[in-house]
Amino acid sequence: MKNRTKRQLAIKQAILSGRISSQDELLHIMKDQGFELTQATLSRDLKILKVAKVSDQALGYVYVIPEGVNTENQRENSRINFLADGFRDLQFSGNLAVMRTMPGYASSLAAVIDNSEPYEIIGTIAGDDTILLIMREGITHSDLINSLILIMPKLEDKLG
Amino acid sequence: MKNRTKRQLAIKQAILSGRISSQDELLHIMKDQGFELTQATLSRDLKILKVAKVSDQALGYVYVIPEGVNTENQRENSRINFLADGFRDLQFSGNLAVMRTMPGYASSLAAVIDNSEPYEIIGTIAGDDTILLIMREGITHSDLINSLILIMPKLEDKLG
DNA sequence: CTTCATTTTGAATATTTATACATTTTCGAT
DNA sequence: ATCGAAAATGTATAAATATTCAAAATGAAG
Repeated sequence: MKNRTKRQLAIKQAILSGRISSQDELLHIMKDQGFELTQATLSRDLKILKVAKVSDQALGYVYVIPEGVNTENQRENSRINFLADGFRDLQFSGNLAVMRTMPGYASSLAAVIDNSEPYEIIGTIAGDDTILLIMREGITHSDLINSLILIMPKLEDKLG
Repeated sequence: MKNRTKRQLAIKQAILSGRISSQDELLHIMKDQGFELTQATLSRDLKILKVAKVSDQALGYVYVIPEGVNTENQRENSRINFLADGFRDLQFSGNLAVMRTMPGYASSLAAVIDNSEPYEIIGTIAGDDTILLIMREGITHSDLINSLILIMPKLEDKLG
Protein backbone atom coordinates (compact mmCIF):
# COMPACT_ATOMS: atom_id res chain seq x y z
CA MET A 1 0.00 0.00 0.00
CA LYS A 2 0.92 3.56 -0.48
CA ASN A 3 1.73 4.16 3.11
CA ARG A 4 3.52 0.90 3.62
CA THR A 5 5.94 1.55 0.79
CA LYS A 6 6.60 5.08 1.88
CA ARG A 7 7.11 3.98 5.43
CA GLN A 8 9.58 1.26 4.52
CA LEU A 9 11.52 3.64 2.36
CA ALA A 10 11.65 6.12 5.21
CA ILE A 11 12.82 3.39 7.55
CA LYS A 12 15.56 2.43 5.17
CA GLN A 13 16.73 5.99 4.91
CA ALA A 14 16.63 6.51 8.64
CA ILE A 15 18.80 3.48 9.09
CA LEU A 16 21.19 4.50 6.36
CA SER A 17 21.64 8.01 7.63
CA GLY A 18 21.20 7.92 11.37
CA ARG A 19 22.56 5.89 14.16
CA ILE A 20 19.58 3.89 15.30
CA SER A 21 20.11 1.51 18.15
CA SER A 22 16.64 0.24 18.97
CA GLN A 23 13.22 -0.14 17.46
CA ASP A 24 11.87 2.19 20.06
CA GLU A 25 14.21 4.91 18.95
CA LEU A 26 13.29 4.31 15.34
CA LEU A 27 9.64 4.34 16.30
CA HIS A 28 9.93 7.86 17.64
CA ILE A 29 11.77 9.06 14.57
CA MET A 30 9.05 7.66 12.38
CA LYS A 31 6.32 9.23 14.44
CA ASP A 32 8.10 12.57 14.24
CA GLN A 33 7.93 12.17 10.50
CA GLY A 34 4.20 11.75 10.71
CA PHE A 35 3.92 8.00 10.35
CA GLU A 36 1.50 6.18 12.59
CA LEU A 37 2.69 2.77 13.56
CA THR A 38 3.69 0.53 16.44
CA GLN A 39 6.75 -1.42 17.38
CA ALA A 40 5.13 -4.57 16.02
CA THR A 41 4.87 -3.10 12.55
CA LEU A 42 8.41 -1.86 12.80
CA SER A 43 9.64 -5.30 13.67
CA ARG A 44 7.88 -6.68 10.60
CA ASP A 45 9.24 -3.94 8.39
CA LEU A 46 12.77 -4.56 9.57
CA LYS A 47 12.34 -8.20 8.79
CA ILE A 48 11.10 -7.45 5.30
CA LEU A 49 13.91 -4.97 4.69
CA LYS A 50 16.45 -7.45 6.03
CA VAL A 51 17.79 -4.97 8.50
CA ALA A 52 20.22 -6.33 11.05
CA LYS A 53 21.53 -5.24 14.40
CA VAL A 54 25.26 -5.41 15.06
CA SER A 55 27.51 -4.26 17.81
CA ASP A 56 29.00 -0.84 17.43
CA GLN A 57 31.79 0.75 19.38
CA ALA A 58 29.96 3.96 20.13
CA LEU A 59 26.36 3.00 20.65
CA GLY A 60 26.51 -0.60 21.74
CA TYR A 61 24.29 -1.79 18.94
CA VAL A 62 23.14 -0.21 15.70
CA TYR A 63 20.83 -1.23 12.92
CA VAL A 64 22.42 -1.75 9.54
CA ILE A 65 21.43 -2.89 6.11
CA PRO A 66 23.97 -5.57 5.39
CA GLU A 67 25.74 -5.04 2.10
CA GLY A 68 26.19 -8.70 1.62
CA VAL A 69 25.02 -11.12 4.18
CA ASN A 70 26.10 -14.07 2.15
CA THR A 71 27.85 -14.48 -1.13
CA GLU A 72 24.66 -15.16 -2.98
CA ASN A 73 23.07 -11.93 -1.88
CA GLN A 74 26.26 -10.06 -2.46
CA ARG A 75 26.62 -11.25 -5.98
CA GLU A 76 23.00 -10.47 -6.66
CA ASN A 77 23.41 -7.03 -5.14
CA SER A 78 26.38 -6.11 -7.23
CA ARG A 79 24.62 -7.45 -10.29
CA ILE A 80 21.65 -5.20 -9.54
CA ASN A 81 23.94 -2.27 -8.93
CA PHE A 82 25.61 -2.90 -12.22
CA LEU A 83 22.32 -3.10 -14.05
CA ALA A 84 21.01 0.04 -12.36
CA ASP A 85 23.84 1.90 -14.06
CA GLY A 86 22.08 1.18 -17.32
CA PHE A 87 19.13 3.32 -16.33
CA ARG A 88 18.59 6.47 -18.39
CA ASP A 89 15.26 8.06 -17.50
CA LEU A 90 11.66 7.53 -16.51
CA GLN A 91 8.53 9.16 -17.86
CA PHE A 92 4.86 8.74 -17.15
CA SER A 93 1.68 8.70 -19.15
CA GLY A 94 -1.42 7.87 -17.18
CA ASN A 95 -0.90 4.52 -15.52
CA LEU A 96 2.04 3.72 -17.74
CA ALA A 97 5.65 4.41 -16.96
CA VAL A 98 8.33 4.25 -19.60
CA MET A 99 11.85 3.58 -18.50
CA ARG A 100 14.62 4.12 -20.98
CA THR A 101 17.92 2.33 -20.56
CA MET A 102 21.23 1.98 -22.28
CA PRO A 103 21.03 -0.40 -25.24
CA GLY A 104 20.73 -4.02 -24.20
CA TYR A 105 19.91 -3.33 -20.58
CA ALA A 106 16.16 -3.28 -20.76
CA SER A 107 15.35 -6.96 -20.47
CA SER A 108 17.74 -7.61 -17.60
CA LEU A 109 16.52 -4.59 -15.72
CA ALA A 110 12.93 -5.59 -16.30
CA ALA A 111 13.75 -9.05 -14.95
CA VAL A 112 15.10 -7.51 -11.77
CA ILE A 113 11.90 -5.54 -11.36
CA ASP A 114 9.63 -8.48 -12.15
CA ASN A 115 11.57 -10.63 -9.80
CA SER A 116 10.88 -8.49 -6.79
CA GLU A 117 7.19 -8.33 -7.64
CA PRO A 118 6.51 -4.81 -6.46
CA TYR A 119 2.93 -4.27 -5.54
CA GLU A 120 2.85 -1.03 -7.48
CA ILE A 121 3.65 -2.63 -10.83
CA ILE A 122 1.36 -5.21 -12.37
CA GLY A 123 3.60 -6.03 -15.28
CA THR A 124 6.47 -5.03 -17.53
CA ILE A 125 7.33 -5.35 -21.19
CA ALA A 126 10.91 -4.86 -22.24
CA GLY A 127 12.50 -4.19 -25.58
CA ASP A 128 16.19 -3.54 -26.07
CA ASP A 129 16.46 -0.11 -24.48
CA THR A 130 12.95 0.59 -23.23
CA ILE A 131 10.78 -0.90 -20.52
CA LEU A 132 7.07 -0.33 -20.28
CA LEU A 133 5.83 -0.55 -16.70
CA ILE A 134 2.14 -0.98 -16.15
CA MET A 135 1.22 0.60 -12.86
CA ARG A 136 -1.48 -0.66 -10.60
CA GLU A 137 -4.50 1.65 -10.44
CA GLY A 138 -4.41 4.16 -7.66
CA ILE A 139 -0.62 4.23 -7.54
CA THR A 140 0.92 7.65 -7.81
CA HIS A 141 4.03 8.52 -9.70
CA SER A 142 5.97 8.97 -6.50
CA ASP A 143 4.74 5.61 -5.19
CA LEU A 144 6.19 4.00 -8.26
CA ILE A 145 9.43 5.85 -7.95
CA ASN A 146 9.70 4.83 -4.33
CA SER A 147 9.16 1.21 -5.15
CA LEU A 148 11.82 1.32 -7.85
CA ILE A 149 14.24 2.84 -5.38
CA LEU A 150 13.49 0.06 -2.93
CA ILE A 151 14.47 -2.43 -5.62
CA MET A 152 17.45 -0.50 -6.91
CA PRO A 153 18.75 1.98 -4.36
CA LYS A 154 21.19 3.33 -6.88
CA LEU A 155 18.30 4.85 -8.76
CA GLU A 156 17.72 7.28 -5.97
CA ASP A 157 20.36 9.64 -7.33
CA LYS A 158 18.81 9.64 -10.77
CA LEU A 159 15.20 9.78 -9.63
CA GLY A 160 15.45 11.97 -6.53
CA MET B 1 41.42 -17.76 28.10
CA LYS B 2 42.40 -20.40 25.67
CA ASN B 3 38.89 -21.61 26.05
CA ARG B 4 37.40 -18.27 25.21
CA THR B 5 39.25 -18.11 21.92
CA LYS B 6 38.43 -21.66 21.03
CA ARG B 7 34.83 -21.06 21.86
CA GLN B 8 34.60 -17.95 19.75
CA LEU B 9 36.24 -19.73 16.86
CA ALA B 10 33.71 -22.51 17.18
CA ILE B 11 30.90 -19.97 17.26
CA LYS B 12 32.24 -18.35 14.13
CA GLN B 13 32.31 -21.69 12.38
CA ALA B 14 28.81 -22.54 13.49
CA ILE B 15 27.53 -19.19 12.25
CA LEU B 16 29.25 -19.65 8.93
CA SER B 17 27.24 -22.80 8.41
CA GLY B 18 24.34 -20.40 8.15
CA ARG B 19 21.67 -22.30 9.95
CA ILE B 20 21.51 -20.79 13.41
CA SER B 21 18.40 -18.87 14.25
CA SER B 22 18.66 -18.17 17.96
CA GLN B 23 21.18 -18.00 20.75
CA ASP B 24 19.43 -20.88 22.41
CA GLU B 25 19.96 -23.04 19.39
CA LEU B 26 23.59 -22.04 19.22
CA LEU B 27 23.91 -22.70 22.93
CA HIS B 28 22.91 -26.32 22.44
CA ILE B 29 25.28 -26.75 19.55
CA MET B 30 28.11 -25.41 21.64
CA LYS B 31 27.24 -27.63 24.55
CA ASP B 32 27.15 -30.62 22.24
CA GLN B 33 30.68 -29.69 21.28
CA GLY B 34 31.71 -29.82 24.90
CA PHE B 35 31.75 -26.13 25.71
CA GLU B 36 30.32 -25.02 29.00
CA LEU B 37 28.65 -21.66 28.81
CA THR B 38 25.41 -19.80 29.20
CA GLN B 39 23.28 -17.63 26.99
CA ALA B 40 24.78 -14.53 28.61
CA THR B 41 28.26 -15.47 27.49
CA LEU B 42 26.97 -16.26 24.06
CA SER B 43 25.38 -12.85 23.81
CA ARG B 44 28.69 -11.26 24.72
CA ASP B 45 30.59 -13.42 22.25
CA LEU B 46 28.22 -12.53 19.45
CA LYS B 47 28.70 -8.88 20.26
CA ILE B 48 32.47 -9.25 20.15
CA LEU B 49 32.34 -11.19 16.90
CA LYS B 50 29.96 -8.63 15.43
CA VAL B 51 27.47 -11.26 14.52
CA ALA B 52 24.09 -10.03 13.33
CA LYS B 53 20.66 -11.51 12.95
CA VAL B 54 18.75 -10.97 9.71
CA SER B 55 15.60 -12.34 8.25
CA ASP B 56 15.89 -15.41 6.12
CA GLN B 57 13.31 -16.93 3.86
CA ALA B 58 13.66 -20.44 5.18
CA LEU B 59 14.33 -20.06 8.88
CA GLY B 60 12.76 -16.75 9.75
CA TYR B 61 15.96 -15.36 11.16
CA VAL B 62 19.58 -16.43 10.90
CA TYR B 63 22.80 -15.22 12.40
CA VAL B 64 25.38 -13.91 9.98
CA ILE B 65 28.78 -12.29 10.04
CA PRO B 66 28.01 -9.16 8.06
CA GLU B 67 31.44 -7.87 7.24
CA GLY B 68 34.63 -9.76 6.73
CA VAL B 69 35.83 -13.12 5.56
CA ASN B 70 32.84 -14.69 3.95
CA THR B 71 31.06 -11.62 2.71
CA GLU B 72 33.48 -10.56 0.06
CA ASN B 73 32.12 -10.31 -3.40
CA GLN B 74 33.21 -12.55 -6.16
CA ARG B 75 35.96 -10.31 -7.36
CA GLU B 76 37.31 -9.93 -3.86
CA ASN B 77 37.19 -13.68 -3.34
CA SER B 78 39.15 -14.46 -6.42
CA ARG B 79 41.61 -11.74 -5.52
CA ILE B 80 42.11 -13.35 -2.14
CA ASN B 81 42.49 -16.73 -3.74
CA PHE B 82 45.06 -15.33 -6.04
CA LEU B 83 46.99 -13.73 -3.22
CA ALA B 84 46.81 -16.87 -1.13
CA ASP B 85 48.81 -18.55 -3.85
CA GLY B 86 51.68 -16.32 -2.88
CA PHE B 87 51.90 -17.94 0.53
CA ARG B 88 55.10 -19.89 1.21
CA ASP B 89 55.24 -20.89 4.86
CA LEU B 90 54.45 -19.96 8.43
CA GLN B 91 56.64 -20.21 11.51
CA PHE B 92 56.17 -19.26 15.12
CA SER B 93 58.28 -17.74 17.83
CA GLY B 94 56.45 -16.98 21.04
CA ASN B 95 53.54 -14.71 20.27
CA LEU B 96 54.95 -13.84 16.88
CA ALA B 97 54.19 -15.58 13.66
CA VAL B 98 56.26 -15.09 10.56
CA MET B 99 54.66 -15.70 7.23
CA ARG B 100 56.86 -15.89 4.19
CA THR B 101 55.48 -15.19 0.76
CA MET B 102 56.58 -15.00 -2.81
CA PRO B 103 58.37 -11.72 -3.56
CA GLY B 104 55.99 -8.76 -3.69
CA TYR B 105 53.05 -10.55 -2.14
CA ALA B 106 53.59 -9.67 1.48
CA SER B 107 51.91 -6.28 1.70
CA SER B 108 48.82 -7.30 -0.22
CA LEU B 109 48.43 -10.44 1.82
CA ALA B 110 48.89 -8.50 5.02
CA ALA B 111 46.23 -6.07 3.86
CA VAL B 112 43.80 -8.93 3.41
CA ILE B 113 44.52 -10.11 6.94
CA ASP B 114 44.29 -6.65 8.47
CA ASN B 115 41.11 -6.01 6.64
CA SER B 116 39.29 -8.88 8.24
CA GLU B 117 40.46 -7.84 11.68
CA PRO B 118 40.79 -11.26 13.19
CA TYR B 119 40.51 -11.31 16.94
CA GLU B 120 43.58 -13.49 17.17
CA ILE B 121 45.94 -11.00 15.53
CA ILE B 122 46.57 -7.59 17.02
CA GLY B 123 48.67 -6.31 14.17
CA THR B 124 50.85 -7.06 11.16
CA ILE B 125 53.96 -5.62 9.60
CA ALA B 126 54.78 -6.50 6.04
CA GLY B 127 57.96 -6.22 4.02
CA ASP B 128 58.31 -7.48 0.48
CA ASP B 129 58.21 -11.20 1.07
CA THR B 130 57.68 -11.50 4.81
CA ILE B 131 54.82 -10.67 7.14
CA LEU B 132 55.16 -10.42 10.88
CA LEU B 133 51.94 -11.24 12.68
CA ILE B 134 51.62 -10.17 16.31
CA MET B 135 49.34 -12.61 18.05
CA ARG B 136 46.99 -11.68 20.83
CA GLU B 137 48.05 -13.03 24.19
CA GLY B 138 46.65 -16.40 25.04
CA ILE B 139 46.23 -17.40 21.40
CA THR B 140 47.68 -20.76 20.46
CA HIS B 141 49.42 -21.62 17.22
CA SER B 142 46.49 -23.62 16.06
CA ASP B 143 44.09 -20.81 16.94
CA LEU B 144 46.07 -18.55 14.67
CA ILE B 145 46.19 -21.09 11.89
CA ASN B 146 42.47 -21.53 12.13
CA SER B 147 41.84 -17.84 11.89
CA LEU B 148 44.07 -17.57 8.83
CA ILE B 149 42.18 -20.39 7.20
CA LEU B 150 38.94 -18.58 7.95
CA ILE B 151 40.29 -15.60 6.06
CA MET B 152 41.92 -17.55 3.24
CA PRO B 153 40.40 -20.98 2.86
CA LYS B 154 43.00 -21.87 0.26
CA LEU B 155 45.64 -21.90 2.97
CA GLU B 156 44.08 -24.98 4.45
CA ASP B 157 45.97 -27.18 2.01
CA LYS B 158 49.29 -25.61 2.88
CA LEU B 159 48.71 -25.34 6.61
CA GLY B 160 46.51 -28.33 7.39
C1' DC C 1 -22.65 -1.62 -3.37
C1' DT C 2 -22.11 -6.29 -0.93
C1' DT C 3 -19.56 -10.30 0.06
C1' DC C 4 -15.58 -12.94 0.64
C1' DA C 5 -10.69 -13.42 0.76
C1' DT C 6 -6.35 -11.35 1.62
C1' DT C 7 -3.34 -8.16 3.63
C1' DT C 8 -2.02 -5.02 7.11
C1' DT C 9 -1.97 -3.57 11.62
C1' DG C 10 -2.20 -2.95 16.87
C1' DA C 11 -2.51 -4.78 21.53
C1' DA C 12 -1.01 -8.06 24.29
C1' DT C 13 2.19 -11.40 25.03
C1' DA C 14 5.83 -14.78 24.32
C1' DT C 15 10.34 -15.10 23.13
C1' DT C 16 14.78 -13.63 22.69
C1' DT C 17 18.70 -10.96 23.83
C1' DA C 18 21.50 -7.69 26.68
C1' DT C 19 23.25 -6.30 31.01
C1' DA C 20 23.82 -5.27 36.28
C1' DC C 21 25.75 -7.33 39.83
C1' DA C 22 28.24 -10.79 42.30
C1' DT C 23 31.48 -14.37 41.95
C1' DT C 24 35.15 -16.80 40.02
C1' DT C 25 39.19 -17.16 37.23
C1' DT C 26 43.46 -15.47 35.28
C1' DC C 27 47.75 -13.46 35.44
C1' DG C 28 51.33 -10.51 36.69
C1' DA C 29 54.13 -8.75 40.54
C1' DT C 30 55.86 -9.61 44.56
C1' DA D 1 52.80 -19.43 46.79
C1' DT D 2 50.05 -14.94 47.91
C1' DC D 3 48.12 -10.68 46.82
C1' DG D 4 45.62 -7.60 44.05
C1' DA D 5 43.90 -5.98 39.63
C1' DA D 6 41.64 -7.06 35.55
C1' DA D 7 39.01 -10.10 32.79
C1' DA D 8 35.51 -13.63 32.24
C1' DT D 9 31.43 -15.78 33.51
C1' DG D 10 26.81 -17.12 35.64
C1' DT D 11 22.49 -15.80 37.71
C1' DA D 12 18.80 -13.11 37.66
C1' DT D 13 16.53 -9.70 35.44
C1' DA D 14 15.73 -5.85 32.43
C1' DA D 15 15.24 -4.56 27.87
C1' DA D 16 14.34 -5.42 23.26
C1' DT D 17 12.18 -7.85 19.68
C1' DA D 18 9.05 -11.27 17.38
C1' DT D 19 4.67 -13.30 17.03
C1' DT D 20 -0.21 -14.59 18.12
C1' DC D 21 -4.64 -13.37 17.73
C1' DA D 22 -8.35 -10.30 16.66
C1' DA D 23 -9.75 -6.38 14.30
C1' DA D 24 -9.55 -3.21 10.52
C1' DA D 25 -8.38 -2.10 5.82
C1' DT D 26 -8.03 -3.29 1.11
C1' DG D 27 -8.99 -5.56 -3.10
C1' DA D 28 -11.34 -8.75 -6.26
C1' DA D 29 -15.67 -10.53 -7.98
C1' DG D 30 -20.15 -10.67 -8.37
